[in-house]
Amino acid sequence: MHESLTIGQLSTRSGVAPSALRYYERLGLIRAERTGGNQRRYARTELRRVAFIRISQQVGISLEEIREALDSLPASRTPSAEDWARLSAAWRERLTEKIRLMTKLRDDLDGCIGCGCLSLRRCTLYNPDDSLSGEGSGARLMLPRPAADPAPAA
Amino acid sequence: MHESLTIGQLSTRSGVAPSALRYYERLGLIRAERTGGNQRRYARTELRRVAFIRISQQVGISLEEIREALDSLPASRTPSAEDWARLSAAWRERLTEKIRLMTKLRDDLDGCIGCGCLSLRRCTLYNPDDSLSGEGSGARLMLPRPAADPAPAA
DNA sequence: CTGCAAGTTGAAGTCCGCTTCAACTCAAGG
DNA sequence: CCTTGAGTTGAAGCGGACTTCAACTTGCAG
Repeated sequence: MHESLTIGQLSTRSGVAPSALRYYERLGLIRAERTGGNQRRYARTELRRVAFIRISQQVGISLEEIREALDSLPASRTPSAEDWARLSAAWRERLTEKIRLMTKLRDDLDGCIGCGCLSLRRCTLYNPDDSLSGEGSGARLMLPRPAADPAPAA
Repeated sequence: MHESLTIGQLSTRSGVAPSALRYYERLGLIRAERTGGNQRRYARTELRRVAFIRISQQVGISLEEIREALDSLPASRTPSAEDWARLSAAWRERLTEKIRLMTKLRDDLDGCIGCGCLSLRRCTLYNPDDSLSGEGSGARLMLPRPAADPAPAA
């Protein structure tokens, strides 16, 4: 158990379910060698990739974007500390921006809902576009124009 | 167009698609009267409910939880500023907690990924349970125990 | 060599928050 | 009255991130 890890081992060590690891592989986020009997064997470096994936998810980044980021790592050599640092630097900015928006939301919450005005449009709170919305999944919070529904409104 | 709003009007004024409004109604988040011809007519107070819903979503609260919160509003009278303030107070705490976690994540990102260590378990970053995860949609980030898959690991 | 845990696959299911569609009906101006 | 835009319904679809299942195969300890 030195050279490589089974999927169970990687799962245990990363805290990520085997099914999720297979899913990540399908999406091209991680890679595995195969044994003669077709079982996955992970290089230890995959542990770091998995860590990066989970942390990125906490930042609110989609797997697709994470994949793009990972794709930018050097293919030829094992990624260095600098490589990882470069990736996380970008995340850091997003995180900072997110924190900024949430802080604004909290402050507005005091002034705006707190007072009971809740007047939407006028209120900085009600601002679908700048969104803390990396979060929401399938649903786009609001389309540029609400070209939805048979008959939206005047 | 004084007493009540059509769904199109509510949509325009709230910025929420009619289909979403109908969806909210199905979930019991908002209510509407009906005309003789079975069309929805919204009281103006529903505007505030919709505002509250959207803002709550930005805080990262699920529609189900938002429904519970709205259910706690007085049914007999029109909710007062204090009623809304009470609800938003709870959100405020969650928002603050979230900001705290994200800030921690950002700081750790510098020290932990930044240096290239990324050592998972040891790292405060890698902490599925305290989660900034109100965000993620359908997917539970990690079950208490990963009792998933035919054979998870030892 | 046996027995059983761990691993394999593809297909289908789940959850959330909506959107889209088809097939109507309603409401209001010309 | 007729047209047209706005509204109605239930059912189905979507996107993202997985999980679950059934039906097998591997790998290793005893």
